[in-house]
Amino acid sequence: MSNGRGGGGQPGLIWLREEPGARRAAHSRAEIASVAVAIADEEGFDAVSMRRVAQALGAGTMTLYHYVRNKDELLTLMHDAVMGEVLVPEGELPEGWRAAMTSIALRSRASFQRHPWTLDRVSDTAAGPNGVRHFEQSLEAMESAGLPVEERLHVLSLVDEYVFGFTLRETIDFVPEEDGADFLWPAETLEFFQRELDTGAYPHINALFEDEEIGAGGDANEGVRRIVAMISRPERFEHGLAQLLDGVEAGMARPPGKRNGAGRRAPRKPAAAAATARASG
Amino acid sequence: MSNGRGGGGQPGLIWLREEPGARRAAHSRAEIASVAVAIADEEGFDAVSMRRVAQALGAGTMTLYHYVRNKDELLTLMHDAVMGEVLVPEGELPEGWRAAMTSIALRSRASFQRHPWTLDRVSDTAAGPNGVRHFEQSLEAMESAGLPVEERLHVLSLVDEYVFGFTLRETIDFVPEEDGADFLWPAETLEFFQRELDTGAYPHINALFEDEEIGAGGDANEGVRRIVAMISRPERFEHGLAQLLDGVEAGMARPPGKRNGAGRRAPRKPAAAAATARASG
DNA sequence: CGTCGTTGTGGTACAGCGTACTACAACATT
DNA sequence: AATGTTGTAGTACGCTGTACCACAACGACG
Repeated sequence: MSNGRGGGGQPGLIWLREEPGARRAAHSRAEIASVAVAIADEEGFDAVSMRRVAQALGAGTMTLYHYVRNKDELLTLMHDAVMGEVLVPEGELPEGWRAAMTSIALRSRASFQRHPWTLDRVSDTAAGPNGVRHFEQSLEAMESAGLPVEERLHVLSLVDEYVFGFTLRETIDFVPEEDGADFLWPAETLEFFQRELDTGAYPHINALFEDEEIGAGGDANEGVRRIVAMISRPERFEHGLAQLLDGVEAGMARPPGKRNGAGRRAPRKPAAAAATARASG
Repeated sequence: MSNGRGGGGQPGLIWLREEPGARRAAHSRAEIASVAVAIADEEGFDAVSMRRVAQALGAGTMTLYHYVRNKDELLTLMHDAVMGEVLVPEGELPEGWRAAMTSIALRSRASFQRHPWTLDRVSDTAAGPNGVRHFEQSLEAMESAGLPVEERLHVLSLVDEYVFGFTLRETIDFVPEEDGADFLWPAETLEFFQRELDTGAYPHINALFEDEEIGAGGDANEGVRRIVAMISRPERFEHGLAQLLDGVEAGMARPPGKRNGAGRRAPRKPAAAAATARASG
């Protein structure tokens, strides 16, 4: 049962089905999403269960199933709620594609940091209305770049991907302590790292520790802290984004029209590796 | 019970505890990880349960708990197994930092595509031995760039983040059909998109459809397919990476030493947004 | 060789999960 | 007032991770 789409009943995709309660309703999808987001923010993503959300709403568990077909749809609702925060408010999008894209990127990052669980479980993340709005806004931002469609779509996706990747790695690997520039790595992780290094199998990492900026006078724990601190500097986000956009901009300046597939101007081409990636030909 | 690290018992981090079975053993962590990875590959990530893995090993469920403290540790094992595939084999790392980093990136992408579940559930992804090796290899790749430590670490992380973000978005949003250049989006998603567009609230997306490369003679479904096809072109990965590295390279050429925080040469600075991101600073 | 301690194995049991099924209450319409 | 529709939920089932416990297999030692 519960056929995907053919059966003649209502469609499976939540955005295509009207909200129940058009006539009488105690709750709404927006309210449910908001409550679920709050639970995820405060108690972690794993705390979001149908029972827990229902309880927070003051409703019976099964009542949720009249607003949502299953838990995946609740997650979709939650995700789209976050995408709503990603949108730059009307009229606040800067002029010039670079500034506009940067503004969108910074806002996205801030949203994902506010709701780190967004990146935790990331599959079943079908785009909803706010996702479409984000796409629209990115297109608007890219308008002044004067690029052909394909390149415009490429750059816009690139920024999304950069933001995603950066924020994801960041929320996983480095948890900045709240008080100042201190970083929280479990003592055991540090010990593991230290022990691994002591095997001597990592010459380049060990060389790092002899650098004047890292050395820390033989205190390896302190050295690790400094490395982690460098990698998790918040400015890295804007710096990397600027570099990415520099590269995009440089490519714009060179050939007039006609974009030309990948690796066009890679100075040394990694031929074998490229073949690997193009698996299906 | 099961205190994090202080209690005086064995340490909590799996990499610090010796494998059981130093004297007698029926299985090994490597075998368990491999079996679990196979299950995830073939039956999806959700199929990986303690019972299922034990069954595949021909062991009792609880036996697993002598190799692993809990399911999170099993996931850690699986993740590190994938990180093993990310490593470029000894001696195959190309010369020159650009080619070397590109090679690592392509290999990473291939690994993540082989095991898409890696990106599915991405929290509880503590770095293991192969993660450290990957770090070592990235440092090796960056050696010839002649950058100061911090910038070297920055670029190396940047590539990781790009690969992560790109591959993640790709495996989520666009599922390339196996036969040729066809793309699989649920019909309902297309319908939702269409209906959303019909509201007229998306002028820039609608303008896309009037482009000569997208238009498709009024067939909006076909238009969407063409847009999705453009965004999910596999060459985009190398193209974007090349652009990112172009930006990095351009920055290397300009000032001699002394990197200088973020947004150094952004032509138009998004001041308000930058303040948002630097929340605690 | 028998005994003991250690270590690997795994059955049982429990709390919690998503959700199918079902009954029922509340209201709009006739 | 009767009927149909729609929103609300209780109960129950199969699944999950895993705490607890019993036990088997082996190395070392008397």
